[in-house]
Amino acid sequence: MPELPEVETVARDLARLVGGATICTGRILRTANLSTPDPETFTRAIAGRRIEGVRRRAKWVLVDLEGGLILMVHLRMTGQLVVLPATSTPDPYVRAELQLSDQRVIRFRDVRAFGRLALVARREDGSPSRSLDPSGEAALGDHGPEPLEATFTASRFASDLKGRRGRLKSLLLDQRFIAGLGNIYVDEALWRARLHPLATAAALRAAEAERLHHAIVSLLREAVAARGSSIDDYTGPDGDGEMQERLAVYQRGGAPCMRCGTTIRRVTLGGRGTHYCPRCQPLPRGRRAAGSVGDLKKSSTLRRGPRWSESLEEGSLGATATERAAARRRAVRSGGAR
DNA sequence: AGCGTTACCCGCACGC
DNA sequence: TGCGTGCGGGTAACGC
Repeated sequence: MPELPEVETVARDLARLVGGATICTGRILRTANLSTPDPETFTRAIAGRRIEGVRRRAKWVLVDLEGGLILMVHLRMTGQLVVLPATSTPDPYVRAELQLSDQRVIRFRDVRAFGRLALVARREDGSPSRSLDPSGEAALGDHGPEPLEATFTASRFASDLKGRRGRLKSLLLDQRFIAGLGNIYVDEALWRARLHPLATAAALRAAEAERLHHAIVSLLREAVAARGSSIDDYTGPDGDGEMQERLAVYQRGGAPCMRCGTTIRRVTLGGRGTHYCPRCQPLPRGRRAAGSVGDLKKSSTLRRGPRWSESLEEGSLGATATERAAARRRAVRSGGAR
């Protein structure tokens, strides 16, 4: 699943591979994957444009085109951008194609077709507009800070956390709170910081917020350096990443914790598979913003009883089908490498 | 308003 | 063998 490190890898690979190339023609093979504009306008607008560069914002690949346009690509689950000779045969999962003037082609391939393309104007500040109108609203204006930028400081992060009452897992997945994290790196960051996925954001101590900040930044830096994690259907345009070998909890339900040996637990939170070490990442019960009995009675969440408690107590601790499949793939890979 | 939850989109692999 | 289901990113819609 492409998250920040994988998208960063794709953007860097593409910048090197097709930076400076010129698009002759573009065509959309599955119109549902194109958010905006309509396919005819897209085809007309993209033809003949030189690719000035490729960058990343949140989980979006931004292809800067001459004449103030940006081709936005979101890979979602299974999207890939591949650069091939124009003579190569496309498979049924190619959703869009850009013919280059140098006899190559950029293919957007997406098995599950969740990915999205958009051709928009570049605003004055370089950010993508929501439409071909450069004075339009910013497309990604509601996104949170980029965790690898200098402006994402520990103190800013700590004060952002203070203002939120939600749980860490759902908050870190929220692109408006912090950009670029997804299910894999949220679970990994929480394990590194030794924080429970259900810990209340606002209740974190200063040292815990700092630990989480450091975990996020160091994890993402490491993952970018390793070219991301090649998991399931995802692989970079220029080859596999290595980060999947270094994931501590993701898809390791039922396996021993790399720090303490306790069995990694897998639960479902907010519809997401969540992996954590019950010993290294204890849930701080009783440490809430307000502790009096009166306050507890007023809390509707507590009255109803939080749904996650059942899933946590009940278990479902074993490996899922996906995890068993992943374990098999890892075994095959390491066996083959030897 | 903020938070949690669910449905949606889709194809595949798993498992009954 | 065949069919139902879970998986998951982001968004939207919903209820509280």
